Amino acid sequence: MTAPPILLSPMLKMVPAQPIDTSGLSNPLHMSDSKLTAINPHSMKVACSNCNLRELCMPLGLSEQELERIDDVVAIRRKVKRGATLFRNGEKFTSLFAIRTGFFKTSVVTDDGRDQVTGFQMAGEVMGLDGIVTDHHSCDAIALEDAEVCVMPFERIEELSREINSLQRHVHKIMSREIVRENGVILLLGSMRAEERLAAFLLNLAQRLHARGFSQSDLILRMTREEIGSYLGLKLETVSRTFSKFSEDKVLEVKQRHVRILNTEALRDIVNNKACL
Amino acid sequence: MTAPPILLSPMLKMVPAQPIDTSGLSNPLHMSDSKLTAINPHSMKVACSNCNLRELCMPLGLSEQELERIDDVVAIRRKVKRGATLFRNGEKFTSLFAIRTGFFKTSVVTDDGRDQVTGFQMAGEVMGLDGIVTDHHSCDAIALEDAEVCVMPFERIEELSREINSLQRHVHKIMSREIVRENGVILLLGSMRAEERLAAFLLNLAQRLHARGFSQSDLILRMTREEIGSYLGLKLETVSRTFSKFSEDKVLEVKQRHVRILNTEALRDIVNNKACL
DNA sequence: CGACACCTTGAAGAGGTTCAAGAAATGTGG
DNA sequence: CCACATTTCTTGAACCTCTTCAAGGTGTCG
Repeated sequence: MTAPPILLSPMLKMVPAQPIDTSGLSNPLHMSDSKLTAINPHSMKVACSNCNLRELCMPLGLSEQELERIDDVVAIRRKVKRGATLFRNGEKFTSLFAIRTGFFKTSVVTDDGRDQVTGFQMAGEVMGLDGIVTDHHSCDAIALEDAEVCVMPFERIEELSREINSLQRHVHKIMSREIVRENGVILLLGSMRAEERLAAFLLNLAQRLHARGFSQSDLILRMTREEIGSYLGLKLETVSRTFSKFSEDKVLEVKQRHVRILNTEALRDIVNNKACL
Repeated sequence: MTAPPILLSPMLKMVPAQPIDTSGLSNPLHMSDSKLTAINPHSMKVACSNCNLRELCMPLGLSEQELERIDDVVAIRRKVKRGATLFRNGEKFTSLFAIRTGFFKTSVVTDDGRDQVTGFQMAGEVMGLDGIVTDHHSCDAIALEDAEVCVMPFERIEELSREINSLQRHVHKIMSREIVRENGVILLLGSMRAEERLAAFLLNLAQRLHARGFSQSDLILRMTREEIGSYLGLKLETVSRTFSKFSEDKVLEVKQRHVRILNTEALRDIVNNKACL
């Protein structure tokens, strides 16, 4: 009763009070980097200082000097085609990745080959934290649509975060946030039934998309029913059936991957087991 | 097939190659702090440098100077009685806690009051990482037996880790390890059946206890069937029945909370779905 | 020794899975 | 640009695992 909602977008708690300019979040071309290299006008200098996603993946309240130094963290950007892997279980860990555009899933695999989606990541979110402990990644990250990520060599991050306190704190918060997010997933998998899981999943997704300037109620799913099922610990048929049920109950409108939330309150009640009051 | 075992004790990967002296791990009185305060001979100076658990919660290869400085991280120790909470959901976050003796569970709560055990922690493991992101804890930590923890104010940790690179790296690894651990729990909850879950749980527990100098096969469970069930996403009756089944199959010997593993290979096969070959 | 918490076991029931078939979208090559 | 192959999604029916409800047994602690 008194518990703050752990499950639903711990992300949002990090968003500053003042509104973020998320216009153009879906369009990488809105980038307005001012410094162009003399050599090749088409290869823009990668710079966090001008990135409209900075509020999502970098700390706030940096001085001009600090901002300039942080620009050096992001050495390069990398494009990842839909279906391609950003990193894979067992690969050497060197960098964290901040998503600029696109949508990813991360998944782990059992010894006997079953795999389990552990999360879906979108613009401004950071991937690769799993690799720090052993210097090797322990999960796969696969793009669900054409994507671009900022490659942030972890050694550089550690170096800089020794000198810029707010960056150090930020790195710690990003890791802690991931721990709290996973706590929420564990709660979902350990104690919720199918309808509750799907409702929680949709609310979480809608909230995160909304924070990025998209509609609160209209969402395009980037993943298959099977991937949703894997994430939620359900079979794809169960996911499909539950979508159909929500549709019958006028809670959602579902057309393949296009989902419109008709009744957010109802979804919340389902998650909180108040659906039948 | 090619995947390294994520689930089973990522902890162990951090343990150095040379054997750890874990004698007396279960007995806090084996502590041999040399510096006693003049004022009160009974209040020993808290010092990591003399702690036999140092290998578990502090980085290796520190110089004498660095070791001395790290002694200051642990300001105080705190005793927690069985059943008492170390911290609680919503409480202000100030410190991380390293377990010296005893056994804890951490759990999260849904809005409607269901709760979910997210982990069991033992000597040398660090708790409280969930609190960093919002400055408030998002789970409860409850002692399952009388315990003692080292209180490590997080601001001090951040300060020192700016200056001691290996400490910085260590903090990052501890957080990353927790992320990887939770990935394993998600895998377990999302894709395993009851027998697989319990088998994985027991193997993990045995491995961690073994790393601390206890028997590989003989374990005393510190938690109830209900707590195991919560952690594994099962009802206590299912846990009990599964114990009975393992017992019938001569895989375990179970007497209440005393469990003896008779056939480790069989447990592994159950986890890997090879039980019926 | 009695109260209480914890554990075991049985039987009935529900929720989710499995298997199967068909429909709808998507992508590909001619 | 259309036809065909492929992937993805939906729906039904039988089945199975785990849950629920219930009762009795075991252990522990004041």
